Amino acid sequence: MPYVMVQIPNTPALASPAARPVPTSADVARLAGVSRATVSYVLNNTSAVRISEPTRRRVHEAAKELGYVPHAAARSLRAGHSRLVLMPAPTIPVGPLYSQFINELQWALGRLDYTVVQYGTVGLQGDEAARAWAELRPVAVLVPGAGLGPQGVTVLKRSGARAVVTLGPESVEGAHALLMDHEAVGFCAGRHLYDRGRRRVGVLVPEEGGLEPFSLPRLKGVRRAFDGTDAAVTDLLLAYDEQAAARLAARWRALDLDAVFAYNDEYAMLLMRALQDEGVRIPEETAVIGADDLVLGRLLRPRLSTVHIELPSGRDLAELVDRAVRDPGAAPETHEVLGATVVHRDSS
Amino acid sequence: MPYVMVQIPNTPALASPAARPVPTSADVARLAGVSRATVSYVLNNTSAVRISEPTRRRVHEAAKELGYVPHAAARSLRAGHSRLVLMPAPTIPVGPLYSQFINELQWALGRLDYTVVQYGTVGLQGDEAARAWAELRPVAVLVPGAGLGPQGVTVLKRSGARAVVTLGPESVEGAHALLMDHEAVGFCAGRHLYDRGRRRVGVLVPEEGGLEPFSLPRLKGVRRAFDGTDAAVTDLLLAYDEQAAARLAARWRALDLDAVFAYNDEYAMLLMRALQDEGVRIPEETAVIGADDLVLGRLLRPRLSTVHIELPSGRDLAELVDRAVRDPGAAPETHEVLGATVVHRDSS
DNA sequence: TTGAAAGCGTTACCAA
DNA sequence: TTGGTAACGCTTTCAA
Repeated sequence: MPYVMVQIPNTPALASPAARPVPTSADVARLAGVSRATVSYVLNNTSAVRISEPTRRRVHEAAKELGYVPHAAARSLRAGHSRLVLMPAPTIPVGPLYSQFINELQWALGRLDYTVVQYGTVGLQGDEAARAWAELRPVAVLVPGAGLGPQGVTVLKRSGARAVVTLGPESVEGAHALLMDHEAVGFCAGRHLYDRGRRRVGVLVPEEGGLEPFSLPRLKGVRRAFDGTDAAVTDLLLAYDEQAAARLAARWRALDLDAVFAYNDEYAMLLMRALQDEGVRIPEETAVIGADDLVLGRLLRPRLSTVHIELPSGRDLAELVDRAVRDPGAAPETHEVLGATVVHRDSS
Repeated sequence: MPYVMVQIPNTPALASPAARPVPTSADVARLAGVSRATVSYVLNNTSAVRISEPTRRRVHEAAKELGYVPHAAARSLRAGHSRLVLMPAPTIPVGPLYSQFINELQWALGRLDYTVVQYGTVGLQGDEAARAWAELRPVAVLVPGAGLGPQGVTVLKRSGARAVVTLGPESVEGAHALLMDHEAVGFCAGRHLYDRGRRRVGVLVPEEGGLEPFSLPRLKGVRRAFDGTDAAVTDLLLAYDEQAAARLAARWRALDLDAVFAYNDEYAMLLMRALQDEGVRIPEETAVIGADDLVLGRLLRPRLSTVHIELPSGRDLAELVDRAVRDPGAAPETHEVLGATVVHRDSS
């Protein structure tokens, strides 16, 4: 049932301010009886120039009375640069881990006096997106995922970005890179299963679009963990949906697997429930391990083994950005920042 | 263990472009051998003026060769307005429901040729935040939650915002409002529990900060559902944490409750597990109902009853914004947009 | 201590 | 069909 907006009767339009023009610093100057330069000095309290206290007060009062707010575009146009840090807004629902990382990052960059903005990049592809971002002339651009190519980096730098940082699987020519190697997650899990004697391993791969940047490396990591052993790895497509899980569980015994890496804890929970409903004993018949170390994993029975993922601290990234902005000539840094460790509980 | 960035040796700095200045339309004009006006005409393909095909080509080639990207600030300064829609970035991890809503909204606004930007409002409070947003001179501002007061609306409108829309519990003078009344969620749940004969009802309230805008109305809604009845409502603070849940469960029988509304499905799962570990039978001894209708609720045993929440469609909101931008004089619209319906499963 | 003026990158009007 | 020019709002240098 599509939801329909229901309008609620409202108080009639209160005196619409008849499109009063937006106050400028010139208006403030006029009202305060000073020049625009003085206004600028006062409002930015420029230390190089001393303005008398009464004048300062008059300016502040005028500004407040008019509701004056400086115009960021004009300011940065004049200054020739801005303190805007741009990152594309995530297009997929993002877990608590990443949310917290973004938050920390925004906070840390805010402390360094940058303004962080997440750009709603909708249908834009690769370089087209880079061009759209470049129009805002951000001083730095942070790009999660693999969407940005060397071309995009060039566009951004040409248009004045002093730092371009990718957060993803591989580094891009000319950009700083925070390597978040999700292969390590799969590898970890695979190694763990191998160590516990499992040899016929399934890997869940979400059917949901947009998750490939995570799911495929994780799968590859598991494969790598079993390379050159006598074990077999099978990938299993699964939609995040009860029935799909039930169908998979129904043919589980035919698959003859003794372990499964479930992409993440949520898919693990989905699968575990379906398997248990099917009477598959966990971990005896099939070991299950998830990833992301969500609280929910601890609540399952058996308690879910998982791969704990450690993202870099937002503060560290903020500092990297600041360093890069201050010295744009420096060689791009590449950091390996994804920590993956197995948390062994009862499901494996 | 704080995570430490490990630097990986990198290829030496490739010829740093020695801070080549950012190309402007004047550079393009020079290279193409035309005037800046012509460049503008060509690149915006202004229909009012006909430019010869060879000239167009020369301009396009010059632009591409220089990697020219127009300067949004200069453009909007000149134009006197922008198509920027600003919303504060969420500061708490946000569920799949809201993520999808935001995404849809961005997509729909993108189709209407707006640029959506989520502003990383960190430590800024109320009107201070509004002023920071106003500096960007957005054409519209969308504010979830209750952070914006009438003052803030005034600031934004004074600085040229043609539409201010709040998405929250109550409407604000001068702004359009999408009322998302979380009381309805609690009310629904309470009514359901009452109908099923429960009279001693607990309401979980998350201890985690930042959730109050949701948790308190939900609590209030439950209270309202039981107003004037013989039932009693008890609020229970709970941190999202296994031990906290265990402690609460340990004193559960002493609390003598026959039902609980668990704020949302995640807290419900947390509590349910703790209660079950304590031997409390669900739903016989205590009925449990969550909210948000997450997939995970269907996976619990007993299956979790929940309140399904329906947010407005992103398209509808995008259209509201567009309407408001086109006719800023119109009376603010108020829409009741949160649909709440009980999904009765086995836990209640 | 304050004011006048230039200039940032664009676009739109008016002339050529 | 094309080019000169002014103006958007702000900061900053220079001069008074």
